[in-house]
This record gives sequence, C-alpha cells and structure tokens, in this order.
Amino acid sequence: MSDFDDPFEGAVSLSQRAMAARPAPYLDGLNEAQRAAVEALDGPVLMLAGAGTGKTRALTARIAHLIHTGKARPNEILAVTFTNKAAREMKDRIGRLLGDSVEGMPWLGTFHSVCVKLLRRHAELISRDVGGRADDLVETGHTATLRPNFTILDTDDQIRLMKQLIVAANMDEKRWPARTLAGLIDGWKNRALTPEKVPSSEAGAFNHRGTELYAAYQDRLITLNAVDFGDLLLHMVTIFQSRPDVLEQYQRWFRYILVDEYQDTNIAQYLWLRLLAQGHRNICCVGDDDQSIYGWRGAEVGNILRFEKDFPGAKVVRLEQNYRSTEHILAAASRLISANAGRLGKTLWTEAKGGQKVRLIGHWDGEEEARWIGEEIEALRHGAHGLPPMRLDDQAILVRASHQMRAFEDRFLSIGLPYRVIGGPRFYERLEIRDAMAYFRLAVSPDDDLAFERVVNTPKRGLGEKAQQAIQRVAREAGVGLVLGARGAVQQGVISGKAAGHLRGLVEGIGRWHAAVLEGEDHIRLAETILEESGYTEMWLNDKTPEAPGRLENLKELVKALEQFENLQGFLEHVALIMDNDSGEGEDKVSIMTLHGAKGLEFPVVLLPGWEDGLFPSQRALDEGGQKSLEEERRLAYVGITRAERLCTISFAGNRRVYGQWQSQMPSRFIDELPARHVDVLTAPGLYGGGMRSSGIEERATQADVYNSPGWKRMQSRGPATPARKPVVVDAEPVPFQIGDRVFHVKFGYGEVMEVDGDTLVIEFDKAGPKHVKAGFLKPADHADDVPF
DNA sequence: CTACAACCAGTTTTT
DNA sequence: CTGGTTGTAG
Repeated sequence: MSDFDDPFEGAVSLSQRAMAARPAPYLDGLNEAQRAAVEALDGPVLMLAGAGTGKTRALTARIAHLIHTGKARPNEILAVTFTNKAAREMKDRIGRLLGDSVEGMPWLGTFHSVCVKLLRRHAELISRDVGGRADDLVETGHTATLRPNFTILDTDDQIRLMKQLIVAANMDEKRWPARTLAGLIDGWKNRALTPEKVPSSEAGAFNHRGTELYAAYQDRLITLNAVDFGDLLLHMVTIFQSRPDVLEQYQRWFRYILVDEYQDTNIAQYLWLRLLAQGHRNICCVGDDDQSIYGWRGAEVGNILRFEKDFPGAKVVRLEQNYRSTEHILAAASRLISANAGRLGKTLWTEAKGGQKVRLIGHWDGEEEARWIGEEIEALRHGAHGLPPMRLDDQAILVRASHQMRAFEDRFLSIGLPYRVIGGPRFYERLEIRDAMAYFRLAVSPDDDLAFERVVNTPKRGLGEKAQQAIQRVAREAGVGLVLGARGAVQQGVISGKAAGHLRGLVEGIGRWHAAVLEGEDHIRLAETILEESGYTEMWLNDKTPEAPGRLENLKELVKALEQFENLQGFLEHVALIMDNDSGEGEDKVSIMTLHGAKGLEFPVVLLPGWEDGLFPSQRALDEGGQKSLEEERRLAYVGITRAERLCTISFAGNRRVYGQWQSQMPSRFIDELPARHVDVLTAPGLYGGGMRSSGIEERATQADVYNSPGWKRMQSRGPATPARKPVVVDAEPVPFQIGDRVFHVKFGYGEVMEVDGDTLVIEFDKAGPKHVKAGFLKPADHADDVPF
C-alpha cells in the first residue's frame, strides 16, 4: 500500500541496475571538487558550496550516481530541501539525468512535506493528556491522540486560536498579542521543545504564562486533530526519540540522506536528521555558511559549522569555482562578506575576467528610483552598457522587504512594463475571491459564460450537472450566451421547480446588476449588493467550517480593493493583469522578489534598490540582535549581489515614504564596505549634478564620496521631499462651521456641511458621500494645504 | 446588534 | 497609509 510496505513502489525498473555497467554521463563536465563530492558516496560528507559553484548540479549528480551504481533505489534516498521550488528543480534535473525510467523520488521534498508523509503514518503516537476544564461536561482529563487525517493550520488559524486562549487566560490581548505568543511558541518548536521541555529559565516569557499557554495550545490542537508547521518536525522528533523501533525502521529504510541548504536548518531539523543518520551515517549536507539568512526563523549556522564534530571523519569538499558571475561582481560580494566574523571561509574564483563593475547610484526618493530602474530595464532590453539585448526574464529586482515592491509595481503598471512578483500574496487565487470576481464579471458583461459557469450553482441553487447541460443546450440551439440560455430554459420549462425559481432569480439579478453598472452606480456599493443578493456572503456565513470566517474576511478585503478604482471595469482589468502575472509563465517579464525569495536563483541582470540604513540593513537588525543580526543582513546583501551574472546595480534613495510619512535616511553602511576598485558610482540627474567622479575613487571611499558630493549636500539642505501633512485640529467649541461651508477631512477629503449638531456635523463628501464627523477633524477647505509648522 | 467613525499599532524575511 | 480593534450612535 505504501512506499514502505512495498519497497518497489515509486521505484525503478530493474533495468536500472543493468545500467550500472554503462558509463555515467552525469559525471561529464564536473570539476575536480564536484566530482569528489559526487563520488564520495559512503559516510558523512559536507559539501561547502559557495554561491554559483554548481551545487545543485553536484547534488543531483550524486543522487544519479547513487541510483546508477545500485547503492540505493530512488525510494531509499531521503533528500530534503527548504523550498518546494528547490525540490521541484531537483526532481526535474534528476529526471533529465536518468531519463524517464525513474518515476519518482518519493522522499525528495521539503522538510515539511516529508514530515507530513511520515506523521500521517504515525499520528497516533502523538498524544496529550487533555486537561479537563471547568466547562468540560463530558469528562475531565483524558488522553487524546492525533489521527492520521489531521489538518495543517495556516498562520491565520494559529493566531486566531492563540487569541482565544489568551482571552480565556484573562490576559489583555493588547499588551500580550497573539502574534508575539505565536513567535515564542514557534521559536520553541524550532528548538524541538515541547511545553514540558521548555527550560525554566524561560518561565518568565509572555507574562509568566508562556509555557502554560503553549501547553494549552498543544492540547487544543490535538483536540482539533490539527498541527501547525512547527509541529510537523517537532512531532516526528518526539516520535523518533520515544520510539526507537520506529526510528530504526526509517534508519534502515533511508540508506542515503542528502540535505540542501544545510546552513538554514534549525535545531529540530538538525535533531531529526541526526537521528535518522545515526546508524549508517550516510549523510551528505550541502550548504554555504555565507548564505545563512534564516536566523530569525530559528536557523542555526552552528549546525554547519559543527558538522565535522557531529560526524567525526566527515569528508569536507569545498566548491569554490564560480560559474555564474563576472570577476567584479564576485570581488564586490567577497569583499563585502569578508566583514563577517566566524566564517568557515572560502575563496571563490572565476574564469570570467572583465565585465561590468558593480554600479552604484543614489536617487532623490523612492519614486525616482523606481522610475530610473524602469528606464534602465528598458534600455537593457535594447542592449546597453556593453551587454547584448536582455530579455525581461533575464532581469530581476531584489528587495529587502516586500513593501518595497509596490513602488515598482505602480511604476511598471503605468509605463506598461510587464513584471511578475514572485512570492507575492496569492490573494487573487483564493476560491472565494475568484467566485466573487466571477459575479463582478457577470455584472460588467453578462455574456461572460465562464463566469456564469463558475457561479451558477454557487451558492447551491439546485442546479446540478443536468440542469447546467440543459442550459447549455438551450443556449447553443438559440445561439446565445448562457445567461440568455438560462432564461430560455426556464421559460421553456426545461428546468422547473425550485431550481427554476433560483435560476430566474440569478438571471434577474445579473440583469439588475448590469443595469446598475450601465447607470454608473457607485461600484463599491454595487459590489457589496452583488455579493449579498447573490447569496454568496450568506453562504459563507452559514458555513460552519473553520475556514469560513477567513473567507468572509477576504471578501471584505476584495471590496476594499475596489476603492482604488473608478469602476468595476477598471478593477477587473487590473486584476486580469495581476492574474496574468501569476499564471503567465513563459511570457517575458521582469521579476520582482525579496532577497530571501531569490536564494538559489540567478539572473544576468540584477537590480538591488533600497540600500539605506534602516531599510537594508533593516531597522530591526540595527536596533536589536547586535552583531549577529547585522551579519545576517550582510549575508543577505551577499546573496543579492551573487545572484547577478553580468550586471549588478545597487541603488539607494535619500527620501522615502514610511507609514505615509516622508523620511530621509543615510545610504546603507554596506555600501561603505564595497571595494571601490570594483564599483562604478553613477551620477543621477537631480542628485549629484555630475559632481562625482565616476571611477578611480579611493578604496573604501565610496560612501564618503556620496556624502561629499554636491548633490548629496543639496539633498540634505532641501529637507524632506514633501512636508508631512497633518490636520490642523481646531478647538471644539465654538464650532466654526456653518451649513454650506466647504470643509476638508483627513480621511474623507473635501465636502460640504449639511447639518450641525453640537460638535457633530453631517458632511456630504465629494468622494465618500454623506458622513457624520466630529468638528475637530475638519478644517475649512481653503486651509486644507496648511502645514503645521 | 449593526455600522461606522475614531483610534492605534505596525513593516522584514517563510516552510 | 493600512488594517484591525474599540467605542458609540442609531
């Protein structure tokens, strides 16, 4: 039934063994170090693979070699990665190496996906004494176990659950936010600590209730037959530790273990691996201590630094030849990372001499930066800076924090530059959002048959397959759309009874909504009307499944998103573009992603915006965490630069909007750490005014040059780009407004006073409609531009 | 009980 | 600026 009971499941044709005698094509073209890493099959191996040194290639070749030599069948190899993307890529490449005969590597996947598989088999081994509560009428204090069909909670569910527990514990949810508790518990799980194992030194956590709430949370999860992400590993470690017989079974089964991105493993993952590898010690870990960027999530660089101690006699192989970047890019990255202490140390080298230096440019503000990058990308498309024409697919913008993305999206949308956001929110892919969008589409164009098909029976209207086929038949015969077909089907009596009534209601609704669109009714109100009249909102309200509240929340958000648009059509068009981004693989587009999301990827052209103190390195890293987190930020910078093959451009802005307020900041301290010999400082119009030397600057003089440039001084003296605009709060009494006055409100904009009632006024706002507002939040319209200083 | 205006707190990074 | 929560009016 399973991979275990039948060792040949998901395995390999026997011809695979016969292949062993034949030459191994996957070894061709490997360099000496790579080959050594591939051929050292038995015993512990640590592959220290610098950026761009062909790590994945060596790893996949190693797997191919294991199979090819008959050391293990594909289903006896455990290979773990951190991301699904990495797992997918490895599967693809192994498939290419070995041909289609190798169907599956069932145990190649992320830590989490492998653990789900294992845990489903052994769920019952996880149990807790669920304490009886005062309101527990059934029974107090019984043992509950996890069952194999457990559900995996997402972050939202976790927070909701913890919120309930915090409230139940009579704690002020304001002072002790569920998010904080979630972080705390996650940290414990990353360290493989069950509630009972949390050291007493941490008993003070979360107002001295941390461990207690953690225990309550775990109880609740078992009762709900649910686990969170952290549990997947924690539970497996618990099982392996408490049941040697189970552990032994897997130690025997997984004859060879491979681990990608070992520098990012946390303690739980480390224990899990060590337990499994204990017997045969056939474990190969691949990583780069300079690319450890998940410390905030519990990753322990110590794991990789300690490998030789954990596995005495381990063979250590260093991959140091870089095949990705040109020498200037590599030199800049190497110099930057050399500022970190406690590294294993590698000397990356490349045969690709020459090429463009890393470019550095400052801008007035974030918008100008986005504008400049847009122009740069367009220029590179047609060939610039000594490079041949670059496709958009060849270019990527890597940001520190996802909120930086918006500036680029706005800009690219307005100039029509195709882009794709990788790792962005999947909001528009959600079921409920898609349903709601289908209703909106019908309102705009009732002949949208796909939309009609999607929602004709959602919510349930008794229109099953039969009825839908009838509608389609009538429509086809009459040569009309499905909506008209539906009307015809009802009129002809093809559909009758209750279903007919519901269908008529839907068709009439669509007609009504469409008329409203044509009449230009307020689209936000209309959208809400549609969701309500269609019964869609009600459907989720009546839904008792745990995800229903979340879905309703999403629908709320969708309606809110409408506010940014003039009408429904504009909105739908916009979303169609977004959808294109998500689904439109294969189309030529610029990639926008976070630095974290970029790990493992490479691009000919890389743009690194936002190199400012407070943004990158982030304010948090600067405030807390000291040297350790600053070093992690530096590694992030290192990852960013080493993504570039041929052209790497770093930029910063003097001013940026933060929380809607303008702030100015200094260029990143990392800029100071770049070797001037390998950097070209570009001049931006409007900032440096051509006052900067563009080359030949002294070593380590980069940032000083920036500060001393005439442009920077001018920028400082000009102050923030736009002064903060705050409402002038007028004293409440006497109310200085009369009926008919034009007024301005921070939130709702301009409007006219319709009524005065004490200090409460009724204002007919131009954009937002009629509102009741306190006088203190209003000021005369002709003073709207007043600045409070 | 709902709706909505006022208030307030938050932004890294993700399986 | 955004989103979520709170307090109050209806």
